[in-house]
Amino acid sequence: HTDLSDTSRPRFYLLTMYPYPSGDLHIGHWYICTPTDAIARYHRMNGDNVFFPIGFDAFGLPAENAAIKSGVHPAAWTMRNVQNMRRQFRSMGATFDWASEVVTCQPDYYRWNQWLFLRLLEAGLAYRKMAAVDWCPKDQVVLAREQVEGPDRVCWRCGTQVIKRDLEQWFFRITSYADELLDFEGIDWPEPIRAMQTNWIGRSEGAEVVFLTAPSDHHEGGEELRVFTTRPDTLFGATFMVLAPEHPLVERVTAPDRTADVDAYVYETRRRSEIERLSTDREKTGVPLGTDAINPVNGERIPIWIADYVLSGYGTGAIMAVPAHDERDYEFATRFGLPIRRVIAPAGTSDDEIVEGAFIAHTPDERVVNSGPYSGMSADEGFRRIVADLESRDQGTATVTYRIRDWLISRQRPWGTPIPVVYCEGTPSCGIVPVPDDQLPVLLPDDFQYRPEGGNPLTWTDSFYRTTCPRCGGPAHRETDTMDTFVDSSWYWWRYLSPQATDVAIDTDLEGTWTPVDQYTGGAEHAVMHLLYSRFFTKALNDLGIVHEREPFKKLFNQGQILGADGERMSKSRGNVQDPGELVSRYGADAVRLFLMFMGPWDQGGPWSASGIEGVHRFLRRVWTVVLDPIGVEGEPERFDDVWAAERSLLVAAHRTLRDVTDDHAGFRWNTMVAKLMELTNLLMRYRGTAVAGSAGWDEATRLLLLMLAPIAPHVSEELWSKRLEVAGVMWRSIHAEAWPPFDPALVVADSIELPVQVNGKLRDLVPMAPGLPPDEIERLVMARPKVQANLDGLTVVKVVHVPGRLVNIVVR
RNA sequence: GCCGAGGUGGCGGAAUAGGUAGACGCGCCAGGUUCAGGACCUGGUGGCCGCAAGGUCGUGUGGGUUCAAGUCCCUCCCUCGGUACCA
Repeated sequence: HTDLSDTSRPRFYLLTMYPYPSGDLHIGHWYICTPTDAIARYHRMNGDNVFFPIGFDAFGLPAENAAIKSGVHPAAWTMRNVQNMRRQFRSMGATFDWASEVVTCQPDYYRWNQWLFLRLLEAGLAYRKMAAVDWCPKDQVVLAREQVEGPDRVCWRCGTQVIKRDLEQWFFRITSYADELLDFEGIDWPEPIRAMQTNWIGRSEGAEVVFLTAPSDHHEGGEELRVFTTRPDTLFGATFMVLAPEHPLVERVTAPDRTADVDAYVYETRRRSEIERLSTDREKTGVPLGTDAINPVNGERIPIWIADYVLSGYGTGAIMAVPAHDERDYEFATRFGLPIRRVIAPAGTSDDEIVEGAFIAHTPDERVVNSGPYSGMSADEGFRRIVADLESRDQGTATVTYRIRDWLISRQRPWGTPIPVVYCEGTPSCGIVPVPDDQLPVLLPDDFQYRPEGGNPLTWTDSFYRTTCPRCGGPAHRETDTMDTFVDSSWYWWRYLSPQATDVAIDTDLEGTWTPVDQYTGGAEHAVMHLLYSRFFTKALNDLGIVHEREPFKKLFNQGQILGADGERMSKSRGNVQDPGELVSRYGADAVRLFLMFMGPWDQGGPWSASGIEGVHRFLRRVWTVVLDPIGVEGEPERFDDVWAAERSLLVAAHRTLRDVTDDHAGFRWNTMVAKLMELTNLLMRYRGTAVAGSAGWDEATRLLLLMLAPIAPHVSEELWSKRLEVAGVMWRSIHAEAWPPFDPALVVADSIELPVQVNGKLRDLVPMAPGLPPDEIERLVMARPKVQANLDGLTVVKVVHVPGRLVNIVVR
């Protein structure tokens, strides 16, 4: 158990993503946790006060599905799994700080979700609105945009295709932080995650341009039609406009003789909006409204169309179409015979060259053409001047648009944190009333019943649903939506610091000294969910004065994913889940740990195959042998002419290994670390049974070997360390209380080297010599070699390249 | 399409301030040990030619830079992850 108040040592907060209590640990949990445990152990050996907590992300749908199937309450199912997994976790030999555990489905945790929700609500960062939201028909739950995956737009949990529904829902205003979330200054995160978050936020710089509808027989004109464009420099190339079919202006400006067609198209769009509309390779469709718009830069009248390739949810839901310089507009114009006007010309082309396809490249030497006073400018200058002129005439503004949407947190499920508001039914009604802090937590009922037809049991569980208005005391009912479980995981690392605190969500003092988290480890699958939400929460809670920092995790490492033997993601339904239990009982926890580390780079993962585990198992047995039985009984001991030299070479090898292993810890390069320890063990094995085996050098090498193994193979190293102490007659002390040893710099420098010699870049000889000789001496030694001479025979030496300590290359002709 | 990661023996993978390609392990082959099997130990193991010494080719493709390229530059191909008509 970590003493969080200890200020005498450097603090190190090591966090690994807490698991969902699905029932059993699988090999993937080991792949995340055991190397992370090695990090913890290594830091402890280096004198750090390490805080390495664990907990359970305990709300969520699997518990409900189990409950519906078996009739067990989700809480009972979940807590039983938690118990089981706690037990299984212990078999890893991971040094988790169990005293700091949090289980998010317990009232003493979710109470603070509610408290934080109320703070966000007060700050205007939580709000309720009617919106077209993604609905999973199978799970009967609304999904955040981030939880809808792939081109088919399926539910991230169950893979069912989602549909759109208009519902009143609670949101967190993550978009307020869009710009700051793009800034990764001061945190050391992997490039792929930063790229994914950056793409997800999707910042586009451009301008909103105000078009006006043109007057005609059926329409007096003058309606404002705002469009967003990233290319205001192409404004003169706009030959038509396109509105999303859902655009509010459609009804008002459609010509009477076009109404039938337009209504039919809008209806068609609604009907198929779920599937076909998403397909990018579908042929473009659309209909004209029979009304024109006026281009603010040149007064030109251009027709207004509606088409489903324009999305209502992005920008203003309307675009100016510039077919010469936008592929989609080009495709549309070609299909419907609309004019295409070139307004950007790449260098070396004439202004009116026949356009084939859309020219969209953005190069410094392209220029604006066919654009009145702006013709001849560079595209960049045209951009700036056109926007400036629009702004001066109130016809547009420079604008930034984002792809990211506010975080939809409402879930229509009973197994989550109740959103702490009530709906007053008094007359007059107080409306939506937040539950006062002193009435928290709003407890989940422990007696809710599912119905076969589905639906949220909280809506018919009167003990929960019926309440009184905290403001007027009149009749009221509770909000029955619960929070997305990603709310729980957006602040849990702070709660670990004081999981039992009853007066605060986050202990400010401990938060100030222990966070941000020094090192976070976990999978990359949460790149635009958990990892983005957590950054948002940190910034929001910082603005609310609840925490001191603006970034939650200083360093992030994403380990790869262990796939099933079939190369697919492990899942119960595929039947490819690997249970480590059998391997652990057969080979021991340390062999499983080392095998997972030895497989390859930690950030790579890969398909599971246990076929190589014999290798690390044999390795550990050889370690056992060299430590406990250095002399052996079998065979004739090999004789050494020079025991002293052999002993020294062993010492040199041990200290070089120590240097390299220390280095590998910094980059979590477990695979090469294990390989180097195997090499050292193989060398010890070679000297086993010889006079070297009893020497002080042997003793030092085996001592270092065990210390180097301690973080990664904690059980075997402890066992052998104990026996070693016993043999030496020294009082027992755990290897895990030992300090990480320093390597001896004098021992790692080579006292002789084999210098590679190339002739014309091809390796021809290895020349033994002392290191650091002067070049002319090296050349003399090299040229004296028969092999070198043979390769120079009859040729002229043009030059000799010396790379000190690396090689010599003789260039001949 | 765009963004990101990657392509090295039969397999997992080593090696990037350019400098001995294939560390380490699996598998396989041979030998030792064993009644036998297993386990363990020793040696071998990129392709081709060769008894060997040695030679030669070789890091997805094709070019380039360099005394020297898996590593740097350009072209193309493929695999995986993310995204998806975002204006």
